[in-house]
Amino acid sequence: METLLDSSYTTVDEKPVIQLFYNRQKIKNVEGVEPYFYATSSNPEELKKEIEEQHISSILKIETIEKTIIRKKTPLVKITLQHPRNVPENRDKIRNLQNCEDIYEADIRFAQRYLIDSEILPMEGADKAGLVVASFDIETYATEGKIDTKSPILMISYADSTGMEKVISYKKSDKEFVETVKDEKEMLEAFVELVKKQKVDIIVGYNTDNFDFPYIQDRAKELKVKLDIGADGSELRLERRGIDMGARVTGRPHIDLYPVCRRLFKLPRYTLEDVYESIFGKQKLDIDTDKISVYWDGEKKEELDLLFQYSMEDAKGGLKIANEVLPLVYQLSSLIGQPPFEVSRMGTGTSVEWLLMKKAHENNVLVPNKPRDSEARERATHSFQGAYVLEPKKGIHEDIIVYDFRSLYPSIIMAHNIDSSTLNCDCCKKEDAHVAPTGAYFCKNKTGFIPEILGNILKARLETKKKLKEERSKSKPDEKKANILDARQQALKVLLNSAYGYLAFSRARWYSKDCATAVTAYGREYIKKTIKAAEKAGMKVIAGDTDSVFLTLPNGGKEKTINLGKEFAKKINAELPETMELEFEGYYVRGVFVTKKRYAMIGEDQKLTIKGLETRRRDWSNIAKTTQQKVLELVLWENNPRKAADYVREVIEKIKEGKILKKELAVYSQLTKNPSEYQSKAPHVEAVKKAMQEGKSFSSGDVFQYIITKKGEMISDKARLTEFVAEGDYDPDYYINNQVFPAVSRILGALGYSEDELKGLGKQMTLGSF
DNA sequence: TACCAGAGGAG
DNA sequence: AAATCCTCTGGTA
Repeated sequence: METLLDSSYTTVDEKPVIQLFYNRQKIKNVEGVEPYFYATSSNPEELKKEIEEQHISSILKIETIEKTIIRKKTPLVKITLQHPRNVPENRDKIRNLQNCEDIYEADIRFAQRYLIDSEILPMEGADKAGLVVASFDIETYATEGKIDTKSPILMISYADSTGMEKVISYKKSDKEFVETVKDEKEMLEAFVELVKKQKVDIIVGYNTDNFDFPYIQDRAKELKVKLDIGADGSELRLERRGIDMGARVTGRPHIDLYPVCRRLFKLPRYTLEDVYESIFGKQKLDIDTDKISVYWDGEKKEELDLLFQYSMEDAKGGLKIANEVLPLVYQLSSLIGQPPFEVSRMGTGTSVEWLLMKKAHENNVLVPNKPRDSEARERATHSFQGAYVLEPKKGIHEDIIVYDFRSLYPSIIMAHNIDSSTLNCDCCKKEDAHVAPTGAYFCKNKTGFIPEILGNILKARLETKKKLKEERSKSKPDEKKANILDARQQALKVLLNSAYGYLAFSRARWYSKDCATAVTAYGREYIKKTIKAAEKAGMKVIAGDTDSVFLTLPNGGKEKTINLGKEFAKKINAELPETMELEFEGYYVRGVFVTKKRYAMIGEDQKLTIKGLETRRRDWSNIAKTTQQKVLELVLWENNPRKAADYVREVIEKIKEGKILKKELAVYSQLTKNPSEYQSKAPHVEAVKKAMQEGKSFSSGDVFQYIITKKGEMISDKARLTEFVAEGDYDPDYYINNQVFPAVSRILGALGYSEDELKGLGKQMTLGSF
């Protein structure tokens, strides 16, 4: 089975030749593909003449054609050129002609444009292609803790889907997976050879765009090693992609798993170890990076072996993560119609945009231009109203049922045909159309561009889910097939859920404030109506946020509440448009509601659902988080606040004794700007600044931990990065009064305990009232 | 006490 | 280079 991995183009005899890269490094050349763009005009024939009069030799063809612009078939001029490099000059020249209004589709890269036009889907059938996926990782030497490509690479680890696993280095080991070569240069050469010999189709790593590949490239340059690992023998290329780099290996797609994981998982941090643990539920071997150089220099065989082992585990860990996430990347790739190199680095907005551009081609719709920078900035300065959040009924509640509108925003877009092309159409009278609460109205005669696409995606997803269910219910399910179906339905879900954000995205080609505001206004209307209806039915609404509603039935008890609840959902659904549905999400025994977006509930299975509370935040210490969690368990399951208070008292005692370990005290934070740019004094910034005085460097985006120590006046003065703090050096007062106390009093306070009673807890008095 | 900047979460 | 709504902290005046 053959699958398309990548596309590119070269020039032969002054003509572009599209190169299609398939698995096992097979290359197909496509000749005769010509680049083109469009020009709009109030008088296309005149514009055509005007262009012809310029006698531009690089222009092959000038024709008037028709495309749909906002539902209307509109004539425009198509200009076909000899070579992609002729596009920029001619685009500018023609834009300045008298009869030209604007230029369209001149900014779509040739090789990517070809994929849209040819309707060839990358990665289609990838699961049957037997792709060789290889993961690699490097360890480097650091002089005085500084990472600098003047220092050598010490080892390169490699693991691929054929089972080949090795670490290439120039020090010896008894470990069977270590291959020892003469020096760093030979190591790099051996790596290049290995990739070729193994016929690697997809090359993966973790943070390899911004670390491993740039480092390898620098060292290879220094040591005069040719990194010709491209399927066509081309060398590794580093591209600027916004603020980040992208390491491109032609025809042998390099996929950096870091941006993929960032997009796929919602985690507090994204180190390889964090991601590994969150997927597999167990820890990966990790060593302190400062130790790498020490172990390398040291005489101890065990330490060097540990380093080899660690490096091997990193490559193997990368491969394991790849096995989990690549199926989704492949599915997104074939849905969007773009190669995995691009797709794996795209944000949600860009993914949706490529999908729309592909559909625009299929429907002969003209692709709108990207907004200019000034326009995008202007759009971004005006924010608009979003979702509705109901003020919760604070305190403890029992027998709670929860509803969710299934895919609220996409279902609204479909139900009310929300699209730029249907907005305030002239074929419907307003009163006959879908009138949004904003006053905008949408056509009822013809389905809009985006609603139609979403409808097809939804249909495809339901079919895929059905097939998945069928497969899994077989007596001998085909696990591989099921996993692919699951990846496909997930990819469809990602696209479905990104549609609203795209409409409101300031740099979107299909940006529409009118559509975006209509969507959220409908959303607010639906949830408010549901709340009112629930109240009318005798239910008590205790919380609600965007698309979810939390209800109890006063004096109802479990059975009665669930029965009435299900009946209520039925009634609501009967009145909802076809694509919309209020789903019964679940029943909970007990729950405590603190503020908007902050609550905890416990199910019949004793499973806690905690949202927004400190337990869920990385910028709180473990000691505060675990104590809060324990209090929640005791309060929600055992219904025993007194026991909770006892527990808190024990924790406070331990803190006072100075027995708490660093890892229980550390607080995570992230710099959202460079340290010098902060205008206010804050603990996390002060901790970083102190570390910088000790030679560490920090910049925007860095994630780190700090502890509040004993030394200093203000909290900021006491804050120091964890690595500079000795065990036992912490401020017990801070951890009692500013960490554990607020976290637990949030819960106990919501149960009705008074300020004084809670303060007593902090001061560790005996709590008679508990 | 009121306010601000900043961080991080929910949906 | 997807959006808005929201709570909470520490520092300052």
